[in-house]
Amino acid sequence: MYWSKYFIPTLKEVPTGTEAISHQLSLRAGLVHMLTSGVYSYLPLGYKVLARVENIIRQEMNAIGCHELLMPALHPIDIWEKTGRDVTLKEIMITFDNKKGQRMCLGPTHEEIITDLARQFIKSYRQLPVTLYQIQTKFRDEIRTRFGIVRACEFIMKDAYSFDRDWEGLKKNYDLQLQAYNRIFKCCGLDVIVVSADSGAMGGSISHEFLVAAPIGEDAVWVNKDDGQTIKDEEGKIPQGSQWERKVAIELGHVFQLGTKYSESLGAVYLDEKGDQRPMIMGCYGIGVSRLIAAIIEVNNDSGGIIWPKEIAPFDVEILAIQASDENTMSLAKKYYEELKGIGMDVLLDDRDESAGRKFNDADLIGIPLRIIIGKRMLTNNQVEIKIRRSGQVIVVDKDKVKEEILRLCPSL
RNA sequence: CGGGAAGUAGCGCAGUUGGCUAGCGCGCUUCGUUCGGGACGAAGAGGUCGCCGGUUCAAAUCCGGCCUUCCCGACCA
Repeated sequence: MYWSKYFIPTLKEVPTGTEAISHQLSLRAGLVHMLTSGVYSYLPLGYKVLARVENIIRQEMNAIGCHELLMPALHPIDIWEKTGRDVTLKEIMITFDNKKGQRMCLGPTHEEIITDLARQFIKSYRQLPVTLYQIQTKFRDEIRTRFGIVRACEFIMKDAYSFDRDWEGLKKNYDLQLQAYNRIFKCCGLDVIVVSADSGAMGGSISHEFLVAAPIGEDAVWVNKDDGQTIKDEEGKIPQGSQWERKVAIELGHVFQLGTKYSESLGAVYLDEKGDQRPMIMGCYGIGVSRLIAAIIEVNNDSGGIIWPKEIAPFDVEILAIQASDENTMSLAKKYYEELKGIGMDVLLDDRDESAGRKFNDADLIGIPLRIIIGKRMLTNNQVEIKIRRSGQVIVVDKDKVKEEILRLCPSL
């Protein structure tokens, strides 16, 4: 992609009324734009990041045998009445009447909808177990939004739902999800803290939260420095001993063993070998995908801007042509661009006719892991520079050795 | 939903004891000079001063109501 033909509206100054680093940087780097409180557009660069995060999640979900589907955001309220959650989730549910006078809501989550699907299509133990998931937009009328996309009214979530014939099956699926979650967050460059938690409005018995330590977090967890044991920080549960450290953290994922709460109230039953009718044993597994992006930025930045982990970065390499008007510079830049694209890399070429300082600062801000800098000064010695965004390390290379050097550096990022 | 702060050009801000045609920086347009860390000169475009009402000869400025946004608490991915 040529920067001059792309759409990256970077901001030089910190937008008014922003506190969190991730909020400031996501706006300044041209990733997102606020329409109203808690409602954001994903601009091309942010949308690319979103797609990459989604694909990591997809790969891991598919790898453990889950099947992707897409459920509607628009729900008739009567399905919610069957579980009573039209009342318990009333505060956050966006409801309205359609023109037929039917009471509707925008889905804040999807247990009811998926359970209704299972009820209609899963009739036999032979069809179990099965896990379905989607990456989809949720609507929650948050009274208090926070820090841009950290807590929004419209946000993107991955939600998976497992159906088993018994609790043993559920525990297996639950463990698979726990393992997949650990891989997903690791791939996103995050050190997550896993802690067992209350299941709240979701219902069920066992549940675990996945959190990442960050000062803007809305949760807190006690971590035992000796054995890694964790305890959710809630009133009355203060562990004794100096080995316990309290960490403020952002909740990124939450998994639940639901049991039969939804299958019973919605009649999702199957027939076992004996012909007996039994409720399906369910689990649900959520990741706040848009929040995950904010968390990644929150823990991967410096004074210059974002430092993307390579798996998440909107581009693999940025080529910074200092003098876009100089023919030697640009022909070399285009050569690298084609070469790197040829080996499957996603490349951004800053070919704008802007001052060097501005291009350097924009490059730091949007945080592409590797940068090739082509300028007249180095070119007189037939050299160009490669800069690693995270470490700031600059490597001077012969202009004919750029591809090799990029390939050498990639695995170490 | 309680407590606090703020709304003036796309962005960041000044102006507010009521008084000329509402200003500055950045960005944007045109021309020229520049070109290794947000360059320089010249000429331009861009505004319901959040909204409604009140006071006044006169309101961005004073008064009342409302709206919006942000931050802190209770709740969530």
